[in-house]
Amino acid sequence: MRYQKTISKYKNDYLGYGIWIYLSCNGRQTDRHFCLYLPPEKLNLSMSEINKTYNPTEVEDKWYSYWLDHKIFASKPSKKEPFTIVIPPPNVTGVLHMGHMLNNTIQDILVRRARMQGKEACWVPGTDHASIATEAKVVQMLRERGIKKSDLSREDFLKYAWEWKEKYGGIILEQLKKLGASVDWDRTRFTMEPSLSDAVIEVFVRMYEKGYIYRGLRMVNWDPQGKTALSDEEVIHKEVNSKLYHLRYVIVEEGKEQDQTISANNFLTVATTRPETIVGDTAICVNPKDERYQHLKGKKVFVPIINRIIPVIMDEYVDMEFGTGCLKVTPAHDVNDYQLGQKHNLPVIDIMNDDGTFNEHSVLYAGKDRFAVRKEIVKYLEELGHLAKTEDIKNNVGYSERTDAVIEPRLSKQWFVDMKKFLKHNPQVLEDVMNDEIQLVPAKFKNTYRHWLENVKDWCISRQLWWGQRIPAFYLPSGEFVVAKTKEEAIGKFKIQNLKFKIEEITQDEDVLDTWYSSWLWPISVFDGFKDPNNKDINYYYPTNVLVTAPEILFFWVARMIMAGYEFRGQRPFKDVYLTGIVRDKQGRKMSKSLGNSPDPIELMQKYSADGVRFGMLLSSPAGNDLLFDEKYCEQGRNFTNKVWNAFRLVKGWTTVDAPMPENNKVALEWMEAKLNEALAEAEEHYSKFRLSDVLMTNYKLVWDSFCAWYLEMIKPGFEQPIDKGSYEATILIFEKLMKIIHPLMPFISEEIWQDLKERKEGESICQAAFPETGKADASILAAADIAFETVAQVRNLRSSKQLSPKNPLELLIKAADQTPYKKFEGTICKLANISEIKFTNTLEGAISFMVRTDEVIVPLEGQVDSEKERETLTKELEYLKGFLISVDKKLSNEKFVSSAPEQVIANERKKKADAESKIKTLEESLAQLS
RNA sequence: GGGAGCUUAGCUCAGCUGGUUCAGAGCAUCUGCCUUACAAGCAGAGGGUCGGGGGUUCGAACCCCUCAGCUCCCACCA
Repeated sequence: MRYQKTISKYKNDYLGYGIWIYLSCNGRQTDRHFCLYLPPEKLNLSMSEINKTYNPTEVEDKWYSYWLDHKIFASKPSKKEPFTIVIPPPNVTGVLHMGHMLNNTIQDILVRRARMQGKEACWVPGTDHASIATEAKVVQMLRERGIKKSDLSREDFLKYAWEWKEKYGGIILEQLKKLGASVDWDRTRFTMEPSLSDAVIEVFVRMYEKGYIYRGLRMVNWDPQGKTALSDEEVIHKEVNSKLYHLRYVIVEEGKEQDQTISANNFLTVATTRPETIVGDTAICVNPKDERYQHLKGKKVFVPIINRIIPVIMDEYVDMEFGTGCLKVTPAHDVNDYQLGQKHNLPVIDIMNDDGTFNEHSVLYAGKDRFAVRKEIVKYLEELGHLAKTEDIKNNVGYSERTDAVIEPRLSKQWFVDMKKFLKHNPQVLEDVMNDEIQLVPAKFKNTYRHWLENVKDWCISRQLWWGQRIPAFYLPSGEFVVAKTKEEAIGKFKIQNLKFKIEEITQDEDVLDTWYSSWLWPISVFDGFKDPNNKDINYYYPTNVLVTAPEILFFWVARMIMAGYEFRGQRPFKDVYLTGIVRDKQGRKMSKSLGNSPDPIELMQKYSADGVRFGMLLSSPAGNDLLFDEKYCEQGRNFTNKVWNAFRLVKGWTTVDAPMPENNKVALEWMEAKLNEALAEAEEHYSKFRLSDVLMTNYKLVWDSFCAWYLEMIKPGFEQPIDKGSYEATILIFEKLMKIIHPLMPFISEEIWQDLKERKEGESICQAAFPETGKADASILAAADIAFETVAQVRNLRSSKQLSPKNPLELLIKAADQTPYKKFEGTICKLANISEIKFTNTLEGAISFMVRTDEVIVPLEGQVDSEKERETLTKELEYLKGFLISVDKKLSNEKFVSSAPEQVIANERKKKADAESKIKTLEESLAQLS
């Protein structure tokens, strides 16, 4: 057990000044143990007493309120270049899950970076009214209160729904604050707020007038639980184990229309997965080419149990290979059967109610649920001898995306968008994605997008719900209807048509519109582009820059926003679409409530800090792939914040002195600048390709390796020694730059440190500081440093393998073709490898040596050399090099290689050869020395 | 049934137009260290026939063929 006490300076608006004392055990912080409040004048802690570990909780709350107080995220049209993102509006019913975390972290990074790059960054937040999901929640709430939806009027229900929304809706927006989301809260929108609803209604009317919308009786996907129609996209097909029932239908013999007893040969067998629908059968269909069933032509059969007589029809649609080759036709309950029915003029018998129970058409089974009926009917059929056999098969069953109920194909009157017509008038919807006018990232989704558009079916937009925008269609008792924004307008339209009616007889359509019918307008409607199509905001912010969303809603939402963009603004809605991966657990399973494998993001942030979790999300998120999330990544993020924090402690703890900058520090600084520029350029490249995990890694290494491990070690003064002012100030500047670089990724700690690096004015924030410009990285100093660092590493390695204490200084003898790198970094090498002196030589003496590239470095160590062992290692390396040389020689003596390979490659091979030869020579000399 | 993609170190992944910034990164592992910024750390080290097989080429992780395994999207076969 290892206990540790740490102290942190503390200041906030409620408690004033004070210190916290923390206790930790084995490196893990236990509870905040004790706190003490002191007036400012008594608070005289030096920086060395700054908390040893970074304490994110208070820091994060403090800065988020600071940002809000100073309206840092607010945006107005300006002279700057706009950078706009509209948030994919989460459901009002939603709570933050890992998918949101990923999504919003990415958006925040892009927005924060743009803001620092001097753009007018605007990130618009909001929520979606989520018709089905919300209505389900409200119904459930009512049920808990003992109220049935069916007992309420539409108005009363909506009252409850709004009440629910005000009370519980939008929790998710509050949660986004914890993450640090830099959204402009003043612009928060809701898809069902009045002005957005108006836009929806207006768009509906406009589209109806253009002929893009029609009303019709169609086979739709019916959700018996939500009791509403759904669009094709809301149906999820899953492969399930089912049973294929072989049912016998008795053939009607002439003159024996009453006799339906089964005998040896008087029946045909139909294979079906849905035996319960036999009540709705209106024909049996076989393939006209089917040899087996030629005798059935013109015959009729009895439907088992109910004994209704139905015809046998012939149609090539039937697959002779499947089942028995006989198909039962139930036009009211199957899409294909419906089409067959139309073709052959079959009656349509609807046997089900809207909740999936059977209706009076099915006599015995009326009022019972479809799955219960299936069980019962199979049993009964078996008893009657109609069940020939049962097979196990796998088939696809459609489920409701929202309620997970099995979808029932159902014939009903609904409203549709004529997609073919719409797209014909908006060819850019496809074209501009294919030619990257709108860029999908990753590009593999272009194909998927094209395929969807080319095969798209009409979009069913009416829902049998109350929560949503009510369809603006008005009916007369006679069935005549008009589409109009208001009842008054409707009356006018009826009048124009010279229809006779009483005003009180006019009724409005009971249905509401699909939620996506409002979200597809989002990038336009959040800027009031419908209410006021020429307003400053829409003209300035639209088209937006990036859309960050999950690939799951590519069709639901992204494609339709593109459609709306071109139709209603004549312009794409966004430039880039970054489709994130799906967050999975480390076993690769999708995170879900039912599996319980999804961590609570809020708890995660409490444990690892928001910055840490953001780091973790990105780290496990390779560009364009799903991410296998593991808390360990957040831990790594937390460790990183701690590293940064401690670098800050070090630097802030230095005292300065007026003295010239040591040569060593000058070189360190020069190198650090180069390294920084190199990393900036690299990160910029990654940013441009939305490879944020690579951005993160580049910056992580820049801070941890380059800055902390090398630079700070290079310039660090001895214990309690002051540092020269020049070095100190330069280091503060670099630190500041680093904080800016990591700020989009880790906004809180970067702000906390940035604020303390220098005096800042009230209201100033790193959020608005200028992002560092990428300068030129001096390649020569980077190369020289690599050699120097390699030397340092080799010496350390030597110490480690020879068990030499790092505290005893060593001497180095270097035989190098080019001495500049060693000379330039002499101070660094001496300091970091604890070298007393570096001498350059041409002769080889001394026993222990190693190679840095082609240079030989000798460490004179009398009396400590095991020459036997030395010989062994040298011989081993020599052997390897000789083998290597042979292979290179072979290549170079291959005429075909020399004649066909590009010059550059051959030159490289030649260099390899020369290097190997020189190394071999050195090694051989060393070996000779040993003996 | 159609389409897209994946398989590289123990894990998660990079690897551009075939050629030394081509076998890499981070984490994990192992060995030393409680060295006055940081044990949530420091220093060092060891890990790979690039899924299998075949081909093209002077040269293949990369191109072609083939086999195997995995993932996703789309689709009305009862």
